[in-house]
Amino acid sequence: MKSPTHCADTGSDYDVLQWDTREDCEVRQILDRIADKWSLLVIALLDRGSLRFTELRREIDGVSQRMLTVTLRQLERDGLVERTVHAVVPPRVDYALTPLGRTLHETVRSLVAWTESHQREIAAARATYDARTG
Amino acid sequence: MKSPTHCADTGSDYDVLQWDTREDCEVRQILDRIADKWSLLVIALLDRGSLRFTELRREIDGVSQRMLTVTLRQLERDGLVERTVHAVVPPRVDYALTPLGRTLHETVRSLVAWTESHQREIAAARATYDARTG
DNA sequence: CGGTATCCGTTCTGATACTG
DNA sequence: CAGTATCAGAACGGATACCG
Repeated sequence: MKSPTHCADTGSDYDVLQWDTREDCEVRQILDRIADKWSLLVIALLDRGSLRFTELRREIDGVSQRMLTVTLRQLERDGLVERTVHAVVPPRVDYALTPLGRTLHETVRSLVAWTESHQREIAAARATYDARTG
Repeated sequence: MKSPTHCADTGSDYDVLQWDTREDCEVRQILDRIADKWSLLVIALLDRGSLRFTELRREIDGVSQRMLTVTLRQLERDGLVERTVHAVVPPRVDYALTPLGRTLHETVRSLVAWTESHQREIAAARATYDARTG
């Protein structure tokens, strides 16, 4: 049996604590998707309401058309984002969080909030480290 | 002025809500580091206590020596992980979360918890998507 | 044991061009 | 507007060899 699972049955002590670090574990794969550079930002932005492709692109500085498309497709595939195509000219496509996606938002929000509130400490730590190591 | 900042002063409506999507933003850089594939797992494991290099490597299935070293160095640089070298033969190096690292753990934990509790829904969404798109 | 240094394939990503 | 297709360069990541 090689298919990805939650694999909470490896016998390791740590699995008791619900963590799973196994490579073929589905949780780890999903984690990688969500904790993605662009995914995080897209989820963050969409929580305030649906946005069009171009609006997302404008808000997320530095994202290429290609990567935004790829990211949105992945999030759509995972059931986190809903894509709505309006049959008008010019085309209009709206992206919004699904109910499942909204349940994720709070967690994502807290991760970003942590980063915002601790960025000074991290910057200081980096400066110290860099000075120490040359 | 091109140095990374929190950049909460761009004038965009979204900045009012504290989100920052600008490429040169320090928050985004830190976010990328933390939301890293291996970093997440290391932080998770270390919350239960300090571990040696080899112990971490054994716990995290699939991580190469190189990537574990790189990850640990980054976390150390960011002040999230503390590295303790014991002057013994054979060498012994312990890794532990710093107080700052521990403040992050709860957030990381909730992210993994979300993934664990919603993996079935995501798997189902993927199956639906894949079936629909062929 | 706990690394560092190097090589090298793969994957990611952005730029560009084109389309309904 | 909202993509798709293609391509080349950069970054990532693993395998291997070697060291204090």
